[in-house]
Amino acid sequence: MLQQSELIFDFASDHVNMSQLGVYSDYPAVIVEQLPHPHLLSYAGLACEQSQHHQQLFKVEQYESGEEETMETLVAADSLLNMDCPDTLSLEHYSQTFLPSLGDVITTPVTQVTVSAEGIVGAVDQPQWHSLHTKKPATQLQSKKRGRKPRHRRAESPTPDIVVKKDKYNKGGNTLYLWQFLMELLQDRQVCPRYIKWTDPHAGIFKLVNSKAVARLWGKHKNKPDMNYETMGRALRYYYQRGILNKVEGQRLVYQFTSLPKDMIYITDGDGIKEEEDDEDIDEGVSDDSDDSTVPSSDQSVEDEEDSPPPQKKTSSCVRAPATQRTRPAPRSSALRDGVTRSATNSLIQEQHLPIVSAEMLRTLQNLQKVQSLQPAGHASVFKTAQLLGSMCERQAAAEGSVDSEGAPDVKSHPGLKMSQVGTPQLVPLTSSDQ
DNA sequence: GATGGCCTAATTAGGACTTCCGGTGT
DNA sequence: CACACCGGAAGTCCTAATTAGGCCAT
Repeated sequence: MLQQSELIFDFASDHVNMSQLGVYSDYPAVIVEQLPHPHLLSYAGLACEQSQHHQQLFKVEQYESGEEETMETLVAADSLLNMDCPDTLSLEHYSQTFLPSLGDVITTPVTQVTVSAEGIVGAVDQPQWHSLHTKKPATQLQSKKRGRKPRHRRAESPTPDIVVKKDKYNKGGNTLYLWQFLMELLQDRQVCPRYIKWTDPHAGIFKLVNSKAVARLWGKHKNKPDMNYETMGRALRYYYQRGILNKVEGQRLVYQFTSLPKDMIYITDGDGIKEEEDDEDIDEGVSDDSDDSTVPSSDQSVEDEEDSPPPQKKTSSCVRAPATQRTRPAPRSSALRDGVTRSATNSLIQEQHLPIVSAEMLRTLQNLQKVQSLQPAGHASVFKTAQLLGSMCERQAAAEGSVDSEGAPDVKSHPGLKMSQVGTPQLVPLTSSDQ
C-alpha cells in the first residue's frame, strides 16, 4: 500500500523534455519530489504489481523489508536526515537519471500536488500566502522609478495548523522548520519514543528524551555540526513568542505544541522500549551515505496495522487520536491542519483532501506507462507515484465515454477528481461538500 | 524607432534560525 | 557543579519579491 509518505508532483515547466520520452511536449512533465519525510524510504523496493492497481485504485504494494526488525534506530534516525538531502531524489537527479535531455520548455505553470496515504492531499501552493495586497500602497504609486516598491510582507513560518510543504520555489531548498522536524520525529518510530516522545499526545505535550541526540539530528539536518540543545532550545524558545510552542512548567525538556495537525500520528510508549537518557553518539557508525533503500519506513507499520503484521515496532503503538478527543490549547482553527502529517488510515483517498486535477495533468498521466517502463533504480518513489497516477489514468480512461469537447477526460465520474480550468492547472482543496 | 512582452541576473528585505552571552533556577 | 531554562542582541543563511536591463516581435 502506498504509505503515508507525501510526494510532490511538479508540473515542471522548464526541466524536462518529455518528447524524448515519447510523450507530448505540450504537456507538463510530472516530476515527483521527495519531501523531507522518512517514509518514502520504503519505496526503494518498488514492486511493479500493476495488476493490483487495476483492482484497487491508488493501491501500491508495500515494500517489505526483512531488515526492519533489526534496523538500528540510529541508522533510521540518520536516514531521516539523509532523505532530506536534495541528492536523494532531487529533480536534478531524477532528470539526469531518467530524462535524457533538459531544456525544452513546457509552458505550463509550475504546480504541485501532494499525495499522501490519504490520496492527493491538495495543492502545495499555499493559498494563505498569496498576496493580500490588492491595493497598491501610496508609496508605490509615488515612486515608480526611484525607490523600491514596498515589499509584500513575506509569509511567515506557517504554524502547525497550516499545511506546509515545500513550495514551488523551494524545491531545492531544505527548509524544514524546527517544529516540523520535531513533528516528524514524533511520528517516526525510529526516533519516537527513543529520543523524543509524547507525554500527553492529546495536549500536544512532548518530551525530548535525549535532548542532545535530537539537537544533533536537527543540526545534521541543518548542516550545523555544532548544533546543541542550547542552540536548538533557543530556537524553541522563539516559538513561545510566535505561539507555536509552550513550555510545560516544572518539567524539563518538555514542550507543548499549541496546535497539531488533525491527523497527527501518535506513537506512544510501548511496554519494552527503553528510553535513552544517555547521550550516545547518534552519528557513530552511521554513514551519511547509508543506503536509504535499506532503511525501513517507519510508516510502513502504520499501514501494516491492518494489512499485515507489523514488521517492527516491537512494543510501541501508534495511536491516531481522534480529533474530537483532543484537548489542545490550540488557539487556531483546525480547518487548515490537514496536510502536515499522514494518516494512519488505510484509505488512500479521503474526500476532504481530493484535489482538482487539470486536463494537462491527466494527459500527462496518460503517458506514465512510458515512465513506468524505466528502471526505478534507487528512486522508487517516483515510480510508485507513477504507478499510483497510472492507476488514476486507467480509471480516467474507463470514464472516457464522457470526454469533453477539448479532449480533456471527464473526471466527474471520479469521486476523487475534479477538473479545473483546462490549461491552467489549479489545485484546489476540495471538501467533501464539493462532491 | 517606439512599444510591449518575456526572460534573466542582480539587488533587497525579511523570516528563521544560529551564536553568544549573562543570568536564574533546580 | 552540571544542566535546564530564559531572553536579549547580533549575526548568518536562505528565499521571495522586486528591479533593471537585454532581447525579440510587432
